[in-house]
Amino acid sequence: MTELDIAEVAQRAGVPASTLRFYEEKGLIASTGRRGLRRQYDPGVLERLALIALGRTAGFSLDEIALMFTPEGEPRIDRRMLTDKAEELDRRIRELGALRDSLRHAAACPAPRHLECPTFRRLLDAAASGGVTTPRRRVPPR
Amino acid sequence: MTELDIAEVAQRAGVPASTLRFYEEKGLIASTGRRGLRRQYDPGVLERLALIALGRTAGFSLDEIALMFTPEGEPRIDRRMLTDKAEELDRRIRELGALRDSLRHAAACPAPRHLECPTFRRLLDAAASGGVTTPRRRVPPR
DNA sequence: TCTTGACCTCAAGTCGACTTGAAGTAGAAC
DNA sequence: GTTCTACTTCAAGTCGACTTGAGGTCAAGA
Repeated sequence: MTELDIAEVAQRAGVPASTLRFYEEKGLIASTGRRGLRRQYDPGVLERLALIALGRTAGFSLDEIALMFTPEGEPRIDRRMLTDKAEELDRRIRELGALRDSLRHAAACPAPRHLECPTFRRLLDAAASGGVTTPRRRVPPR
Repeated sequence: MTELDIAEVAQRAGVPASTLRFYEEKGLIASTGRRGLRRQYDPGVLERLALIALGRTAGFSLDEIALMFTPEGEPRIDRRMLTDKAEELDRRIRELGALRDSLRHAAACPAPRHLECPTFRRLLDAAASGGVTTPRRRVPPR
């Protein structure tokens, strides 16, 4: 018996069972059957969940992730999509880096009030003019 | 007459008027008065809005940002909070960097299927084991 | 056989940051 | 004086990813 019970999948994947049901409803994963009421899963679901988790941290939505699987369940990852996302990450990384540097500067800045610190003001102007972007979408806390 | 009409503030700050009202309701900004029904603002509100935008891109919630102003409206930025956030950004940057590299690798990877690519598998394992973190909170699209 | 407890379904709720819609109002142009 | 229109208020809706709650079911252990 190589099938996994939902509780075991939940435990091994580190997500609540409710999330597994939710993913199934969304078509992201599938159970192989039931034992009584309980969903049973093929161990391969763990890999799939890992793929989903990966996609999420890369900033893909669940709907986008759903498109990364063929109807047969094989991952179908568009290389173009990956490079696009890599570039997006690059931009975000540069932004965050600049922001981090400025935060550190502001923290160490000797100016009595932040508004008098030129570095801080530059940051502010950048933020005001949209030079710093807000991310598209975020994941709620676990 | 140095006061700005809400429409002008909205235009100059690049946010809809509804956002200004919302921020006012949250106590993040204040109007100096009304002309008829219309809110009038001190030009200083633009700086304040920039500060808010900055805080948002750094990942602070509106509630956290509200705490960054004294009841008198002066920015009161805790230097400790800034360094903490800088460190948080640092961690996130490192994660995203690793993710970006892996995405690029996967995109260029000659393995016929991603699941057969060792780099991709390593990424997957990291994601599965929670080695890659999901951000706390995200900002919806504009 | 009976009880237990972990699962089940389905609808509704949550969270953050806003947006949208209906119904009203006032300054300004005509 | 009338109309236009951009504002006003307040409640409700939206979006994504789940979680929660009520009421039900069933395999396994005592």
